[in-house]
Amino acid sequence: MSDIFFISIFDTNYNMFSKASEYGIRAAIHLAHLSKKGERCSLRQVAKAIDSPVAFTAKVLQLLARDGIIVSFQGPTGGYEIPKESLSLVHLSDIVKAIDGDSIYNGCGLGLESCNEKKPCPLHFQFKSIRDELKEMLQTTSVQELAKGLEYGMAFLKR
Amino acid sequence: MSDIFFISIFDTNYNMFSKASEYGIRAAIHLAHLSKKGERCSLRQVAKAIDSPVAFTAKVLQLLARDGIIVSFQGPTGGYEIPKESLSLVHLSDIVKAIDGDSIYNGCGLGLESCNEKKPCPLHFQFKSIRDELKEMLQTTSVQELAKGLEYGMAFLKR
DNA sequence: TGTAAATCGGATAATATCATCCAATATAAT
DNA sequence: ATTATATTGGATGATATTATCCGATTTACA
Repeated sequence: MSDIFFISIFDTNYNMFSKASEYGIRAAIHLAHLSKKGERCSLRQVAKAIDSPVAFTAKVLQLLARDGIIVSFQGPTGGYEIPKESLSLVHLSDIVKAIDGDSIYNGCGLGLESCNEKKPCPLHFQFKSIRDELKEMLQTTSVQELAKGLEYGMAFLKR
Repeated sequence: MSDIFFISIFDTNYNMFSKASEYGIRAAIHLAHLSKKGERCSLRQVAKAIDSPVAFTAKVLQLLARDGIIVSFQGPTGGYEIPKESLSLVHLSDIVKAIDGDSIYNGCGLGLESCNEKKPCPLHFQFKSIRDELKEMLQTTSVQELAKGLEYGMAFLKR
């Protein structure tokens, strides 16, 4: 019998990142894309560009602004930018950390609090390998680099 | 200023797996450990062994039983087992799939529905690399193998 | 100086996930 | 047959995450 007949109460969506982080990353890539051209972008424009809920995106952008990852301006002509000189310095790890904290660096795959190298859960080393690679990817991938994918229409940010 | 002064509304816990999957994996490892010795284990014993909420664990074990990953017995002397002959066949991917579905194989890292090889999001290929490794790890790691870690007290399942 | 356009920030609502409760069902043992 | 012990499954509650609303604040510009 096909799986679709089992409609489970647990049929969740698997997410590597939280929605907040997803929006944060997409927004930052869009801002990087525009900031390279010296353009500023308002909240509404960001939300439209990445197809995200406006008010929720505002919260996410606030967090990024507080952490100095992006810069916000109030008043008319206001909006968000990433300063050109910091464009190459903003990595995905900065964004995820600003939004979801750094539990990504600590957590046990099986949710065990006291799991560590000396007292590992059964999945510890297999999991560590994956997480280290994820961490490495986040720390070495800049939003500037990802924004390049937008330039020639090779990548997109909307559903 | 230190990060801890920013108490964000988004301060989430990063989880590679859902709680349901965490409990499912831990339970399956424990059952594998006992089943190897020919022992059956009741819901309460499982929950105690892996330090999980009893009723919630019941739901998770039901899902695993429905999918044929574990076998349940009702009545006195009832409980759960993994048949010895299937012990080496149960992989983490089976458990995660039974509980969280197979979105782990499809989802885009940035949450974009129409993201694929031909129309990739900016993070597509970096993300694919990580996910493929996670997938590979889940598909090749058996609960039997993980249960071995318990035998000499080298690993544990409680917090 | 007034006004309009923008972000900020607190409160609240909606949804998903995690967790519990309890009656129904199955079954081993007396 | 009866009883006690176990899983099953439906309903409900609690918490976390996602999303919205709206007044306050900032600021460019007429």
